[in-house]
Amino acid sequence: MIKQIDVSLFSLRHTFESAQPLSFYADYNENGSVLSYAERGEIVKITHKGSVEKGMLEILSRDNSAAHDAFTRFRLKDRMPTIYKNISTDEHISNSISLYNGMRLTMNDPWETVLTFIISQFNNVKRIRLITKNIVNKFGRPVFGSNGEIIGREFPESKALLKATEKDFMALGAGFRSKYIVEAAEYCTHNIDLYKFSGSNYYKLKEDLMLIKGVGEKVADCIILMGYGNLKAFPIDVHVKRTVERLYFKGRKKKLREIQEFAEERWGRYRGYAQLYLFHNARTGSR
DNA sequence: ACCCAGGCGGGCG
DNA sequence: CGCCCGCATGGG
Repeated sequence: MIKQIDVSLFSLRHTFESAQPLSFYADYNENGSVLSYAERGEIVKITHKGSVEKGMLEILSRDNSAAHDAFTRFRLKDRMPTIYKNISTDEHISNSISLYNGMRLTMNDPWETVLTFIISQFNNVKRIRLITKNIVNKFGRPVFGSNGEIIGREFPESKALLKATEKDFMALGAGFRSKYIVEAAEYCTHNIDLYKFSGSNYYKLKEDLMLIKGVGEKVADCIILMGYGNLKAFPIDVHVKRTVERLYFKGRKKKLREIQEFAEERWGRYRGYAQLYLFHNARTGSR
């Protein structure tokens, strides 16, 4: 069935290309208007029609839960005019917004976010995608087409990785992160329930997440932002750190703590969105 | 060949 | 604590 949702200030392409977890296992077509991913035993196909300012999302799937999921996943409830207004404190941000107008944060599965961002450390986006794809292909539940052929695989739950060893993940290209993956799968299956955590208590959640081996401050912030949807998280990676130091501190080195405080004061409760636009602009804009 | 990539854990002072 | 170092791997 096809479900339609009106969207404004939404860009499927920029959202996909912003390299959030969603993008690690989804595929999209050349002009960026069609996206598909495996979910709930089927392939969901999303088509974006119309303009960024005023358009429509068509969700093709077997039942209408996919439309509901897409609404959550693409954060369609977000009031972008308000958010843009709040984070447009200077021309650097507003330039990035006009370049990538309609780019949304995405709301992803917590475990998927834990795993992909463990893989992300000291790594580049291309290889993160490759490693993640290898893991999905090896451990993800297959989705079958009408002729019984495999047409995609879902992101594997932590339990599905328990049979694998560090060596297995090395073979999939995960490198030194392999031992973290093994331990995280174990820990998230047996010791904690990521789906019971509340995204609203930032400090408590961060503390809990950082007990996972391989999850430090930055990765925890990514999980809180893109896995739990708390816009107060402001992940500071090399790009964001350099950008903030260059733009707002005359190139002087600042401690992470200082940058956190700066972000909170400058962009307030929407600082997660500010981070997205800073990061994406720094990563793709000037290179 | 050399440098870097959405950092982190462990060890040391 | 705060700082520093090594770390798998592949692409530019």
